Amino acid sequence: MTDKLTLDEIARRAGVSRTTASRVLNNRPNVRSEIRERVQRVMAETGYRPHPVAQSLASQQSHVIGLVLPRRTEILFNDPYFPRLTQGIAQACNDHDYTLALFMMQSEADEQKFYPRISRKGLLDGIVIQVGQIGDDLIARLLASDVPTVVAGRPLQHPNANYVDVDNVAGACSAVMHLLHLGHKRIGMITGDMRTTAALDRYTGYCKTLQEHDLPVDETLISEGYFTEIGGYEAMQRLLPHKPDAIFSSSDAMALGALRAIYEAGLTVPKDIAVVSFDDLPPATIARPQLTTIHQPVHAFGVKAVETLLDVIKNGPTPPRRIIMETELVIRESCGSR
Amino acid sequence: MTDKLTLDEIARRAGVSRTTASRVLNNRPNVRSEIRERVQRVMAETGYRPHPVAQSLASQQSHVIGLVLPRRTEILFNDPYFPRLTQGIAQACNDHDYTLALFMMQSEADEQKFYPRISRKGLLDGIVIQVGQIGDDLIARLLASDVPTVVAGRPLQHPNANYVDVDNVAGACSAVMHLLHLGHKRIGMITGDMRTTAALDRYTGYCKTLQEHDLPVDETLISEGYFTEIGGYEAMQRLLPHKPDAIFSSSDAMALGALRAIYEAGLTVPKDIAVVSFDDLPPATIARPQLTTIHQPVHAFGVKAVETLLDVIKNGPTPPRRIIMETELVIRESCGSR
DNA sequence: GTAGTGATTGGAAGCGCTTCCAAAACTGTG
DNA sequence: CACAGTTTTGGAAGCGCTTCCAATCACTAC
Repeated sequence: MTDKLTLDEIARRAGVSRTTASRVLNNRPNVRSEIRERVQRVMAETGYRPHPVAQSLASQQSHVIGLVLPRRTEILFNDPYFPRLTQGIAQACNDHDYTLALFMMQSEADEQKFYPRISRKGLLDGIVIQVGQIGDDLIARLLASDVPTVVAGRPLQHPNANYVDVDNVAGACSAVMHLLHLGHKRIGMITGDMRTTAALDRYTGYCKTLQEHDLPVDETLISEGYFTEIGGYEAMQRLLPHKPDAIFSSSDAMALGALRAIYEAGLTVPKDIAVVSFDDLPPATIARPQLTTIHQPVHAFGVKAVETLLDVIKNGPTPPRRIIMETELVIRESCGSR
Repeated sequence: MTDKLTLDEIARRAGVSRTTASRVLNNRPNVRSEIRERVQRVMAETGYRPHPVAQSLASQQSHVIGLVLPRRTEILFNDPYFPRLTQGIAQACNDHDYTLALFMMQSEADEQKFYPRISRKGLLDGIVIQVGQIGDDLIARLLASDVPTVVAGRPLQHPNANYVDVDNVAGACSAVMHLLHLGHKRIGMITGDMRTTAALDRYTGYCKTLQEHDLPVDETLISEGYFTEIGGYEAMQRLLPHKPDAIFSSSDAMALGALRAIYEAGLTVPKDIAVVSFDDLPPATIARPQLTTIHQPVHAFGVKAVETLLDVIKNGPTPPRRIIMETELVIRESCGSR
């Protein structure tokens, strides 16, 4: 109350040196328990709270990590995926006593402006960066900086970066397999934004599975939906004339759009066209019929990204961490398999 | 490269004092332009980037503001509202050279843990806190702390806090007015979570408008939907037996659920039941029919919250800022008015 | 009783920057 | 050309904490 409440002041009131007060504050050993208690009491009584910035400067670690969403990714914040991911990351930060700083780049200017702040040890102890479009400049520069970085998603052009990803290829495979098992032959695909690795990998899984079953990859049955509802809607409209009997959609949101297009064409799901999508986010259960979809553990994914980052911070960047998380087919109604 | 790149080092290489180097770094006057250029050149050549934490400590301002989402609000992160709000806030932070720290509380423990870090000047220059449920403890404690704070939404129990809100009452009024003009008499309402002021205010606007038109407020035509799609669906199911001819839904997401329930009951919108909702977020245009809804400027709202906060930081907390933003009726298909 | 051990304590030097203040250098005036 | 007034400059004191290191202390073993 009276004086500015610094650690010095606490030390003075407890009749010890600042060093000892610091030890008590940080729960370090080598303090007589009697003294420790006395200092703790003073801290409690005065409502002392250490100055985080001073701690950061002196200890050379900020206990802050940054989540960087590059330009254009931010558009996708409409998709439930990113909010959910952010939640997972925030949760993990809380659990590990880290503060989360959010860098949502909305223009090239933003990237230029923030690069100096974040690419330097000081503000941030580490960075989780979402992969953006292939060839993204920001990610390359961040990886080259001396700040520990983990990429959320597979960075195509930086194979030895630390990254966490879901097994998109395997997920797509099991989606297509499911459709094949149900007897579908003309399986179309609505892809995500093909400038992202997630979209590419799912596409790869789709092609691979068809080929392994001696089915042709028919370009007229593939259309890009850019990961948005409206994109999925338009993609489906393009696909309909080619009479697919099943669709693999690279995201739930796009599947929602596809359903709309299908109904507007007077067809029904799953009777006329079966649909499997990817994500298993809220849209999957809101849709009628409910979507059979590839579940990806978005929340856990965010947690894992943070934990991997903390591991890198603590134990250094070598060897590169590559975490691949499993997906799982969730069967609901949109395939008519039950 | 060679030595640790501090301001001292820059000063040494440029042959000036650290004070002068600091002045150049911060674009302050009283430096001969010749010297200024020399220092700038050295900074550019060496790729010098100041240590943000050291700057914070010395200048007593961090250029970081916190966005606090209290417990339970975080659940609503599924609704497109919060991601969009976050985007607006992030944008404004970027534009004003502030870093955004995100505190998404997911448990009481989180709140306890972070309170000391954020309620103290140091880490954060200011806080934008989303109103949570009425009676929320955290918001009260934050308002009592010495950190400049702006509330997003009207904090019922803290009328003289700084806050930014949309005019929920007026918005609800114009929604109901629209339905009245179209000749509807049995106008039902799906409310949001009634422990929030947004839900209460919209409910108030609904009641007020009915009363002003000498219509009864019929409890059987009102049901709580908790701001979720599924909540809206269930609320609508409860309402259907009482034969409303129109529905005012307190959010787009709930309207989506309501539409589902209406269709499942074999009725159509707008023929059998007209629907007006609130938000004008992506679900409004995805829905079939597209939703007539009260547009609220979510993005601008986030921007305004930040700008108000910066104003408070700069000019002090008095007088209390109370910003109310306007809403607007957007007519689409779900009322059949065209 | 004394040397040796390990646990405790505090002095002091930072961490990398801002900013107050006094000194130095320059400007223009009579 | 001296003097008051204005810029420009740098020395030094912080900002509030951590941490190295040397000093002190309490014991044990001989």
